[in-house]
Amino acid sequence: MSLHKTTIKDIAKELGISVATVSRALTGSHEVQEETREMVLRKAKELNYRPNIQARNLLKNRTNIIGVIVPEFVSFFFPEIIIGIQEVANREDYQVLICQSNETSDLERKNIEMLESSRVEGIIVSVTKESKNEPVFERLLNEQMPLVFINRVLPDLIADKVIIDDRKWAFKAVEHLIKCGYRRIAHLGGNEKLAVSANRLQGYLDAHRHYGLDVHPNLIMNLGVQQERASLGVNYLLSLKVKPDAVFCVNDPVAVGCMLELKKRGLKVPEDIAVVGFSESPIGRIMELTSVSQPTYEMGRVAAGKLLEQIKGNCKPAETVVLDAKLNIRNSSLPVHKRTQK
Amino acid sequence: MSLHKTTIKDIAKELGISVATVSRALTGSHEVQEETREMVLRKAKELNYRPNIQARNLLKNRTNIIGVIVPEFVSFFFPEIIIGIQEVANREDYQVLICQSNETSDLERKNIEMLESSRVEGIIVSVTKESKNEPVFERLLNEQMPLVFINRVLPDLIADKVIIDDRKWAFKAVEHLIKCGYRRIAHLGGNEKLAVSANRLQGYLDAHRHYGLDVHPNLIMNLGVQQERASLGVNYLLSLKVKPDAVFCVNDPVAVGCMLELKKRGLKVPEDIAVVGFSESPIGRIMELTSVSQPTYEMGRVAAGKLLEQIKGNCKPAETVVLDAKLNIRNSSLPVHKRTQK
DNA sequence: CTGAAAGCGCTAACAT
DNA sequence: ATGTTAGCGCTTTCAG
Repeated sequence: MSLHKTTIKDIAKELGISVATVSRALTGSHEVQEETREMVLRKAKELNYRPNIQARNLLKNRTNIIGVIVPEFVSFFFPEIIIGIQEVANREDYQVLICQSNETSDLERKNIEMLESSRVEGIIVSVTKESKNEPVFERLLNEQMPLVFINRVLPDLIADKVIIDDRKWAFKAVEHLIKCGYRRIAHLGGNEKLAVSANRLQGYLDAHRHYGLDVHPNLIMNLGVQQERASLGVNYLLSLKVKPDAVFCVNDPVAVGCMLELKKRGLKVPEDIAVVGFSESPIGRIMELTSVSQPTYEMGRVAAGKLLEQIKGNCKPAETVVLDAKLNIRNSSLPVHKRTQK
Repeated sequence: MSLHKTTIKDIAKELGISVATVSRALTGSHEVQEETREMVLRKAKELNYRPNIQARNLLKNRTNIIGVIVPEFVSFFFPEIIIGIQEVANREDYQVLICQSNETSDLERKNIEMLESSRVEGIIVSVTKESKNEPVFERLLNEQMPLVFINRVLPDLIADKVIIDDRKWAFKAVEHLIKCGYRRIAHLGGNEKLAVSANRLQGYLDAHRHYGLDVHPNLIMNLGVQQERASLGVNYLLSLKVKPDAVFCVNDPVAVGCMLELKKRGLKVPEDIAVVGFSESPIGRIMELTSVSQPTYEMGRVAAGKLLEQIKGNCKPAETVVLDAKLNIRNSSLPVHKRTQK
């Protein structure tokens, strides 16, 4: 497989000049004669020369690669974030090495080590639901590895973070349900260790407190962030003496699972029970699920921007960027008067 | 940002031995004393040494990176393929550089050049709907760049390909509709230049021919592969004097768009009109859309396997691997007797 | 304006 | 078993 790739040496030899001159011509240095440059460029094209970036990087001690670790990328959410990251990174000639941790801290740690060995210049990460690698990230920070957390962050670490205010938007979502007239609002929460889950639960509690509603602990369940987990929760909630009239879910997949299970049980959304999700998904939109939409692309762009700043050595103190979100009200949650009309 | 990273030189100096010995100890060579090795390993850990893969690669003229170019990765389909690829690649210590061409041949070409500059050892690609880069891929093949096409291929190129038999499975999908009693079956096709689209159209025609049904050219539209394009087609089809009683769509997004538009127009699926998709999607499953499922993960794994073979220099002649698929019948297409019961 | 030479971090002959 | 040296492809002094 070792068809020889053209190097500057080849060009130099063919042209009878030195490699230094070839290098200068190729990199657009001004200290080279116009004729020479054209000659070199022509020959380079003729031999289909491609610079060996590895060699250049070895010399400059850089790689022009940043790493990204996300829990998964089969759902729309992280892919959109990644696209935002790539947009900014590519514009600055950086490549993006994408890893998925598959929601396990173990694989996450291995990904980190792999990225370190690959000498990436920085890492953007959305931590796993297990969130067990705090010491590893602490080490990275100590070693001055440029690092930005996105969406799923570790609250105790002092580092750049790009998030939305989950607590506030969960509050708004639940507030919306309360204003629609729902009074027994259940919560299908995510993983307790995950900051986003904890914050959304806090927002749920805030709204209850703010509007003087009792919190019923048996209406709160932390089952995880996957669609399949929802049916368990629904089954339990429907087995209660006093059933909830609404469910606020930690994210759209769980909300979708919730709606499907309710439908299977013959219950109507929102007449019998309202459902609200979080983070928006195409499926949710199609199912007319009320949800909070996050600016995914923008989050990616901002995170990449901050990372590149760090890489360039603009050593600002760690900062948390809180982006705006939006509550999109759809048919899965309607005020009483509209519900009956439906 | 230039906190000094430990090199073998540092270790050698600290220990008062030569870099060669350090290298040998680190790479697990047998020609080094056990004591020395332990000493080196201890010191390496102490200094938190990470091998500089770039340097090693420069020497060995490899990168341990393969490139992947897909049209997009916001839908489930390509991400699943990529996961399959990563599984195999990572197992063999290869990293995967993921690019998206955004369905434009121009960006696709730039991605290719970038991957070449990054000295990837091989490329797996699913071409854009424009499919204009045949000459570029031809060059890559001439230059012996290991290359595997997946899902979307260029029929005229002699190269490794991993696909399903789109024509056959489109036939099966349409056959299913015919056996259900549908007689005026429309086709919302994709891009004519795309082999998968052309093949699915052929399968559609095959089925008509095989079952002696007339083909009505005005029931066939090539609108593209995106969900949004479907409403155009539906509008047109419903404007016909004799309306179709079923629609076979080039893929699930279009089929989903089709179902949504039909619903908006107050038409029932499958009673008024049946819909069948292709390639399966989570949304399609939730909407109970009949569809052909492709073995995405497996396609990725097989493609990666073939690429690594090429990289290792096992120069077999180019081969097209045709994987099996499956027609999943759901409620969007039902035989006459079941439809009325519903 | 151009060439010679050093060196990025590492490995692999070739010596010892 | 260990050290010395050359060199992967490139950029960048330093000389001319």
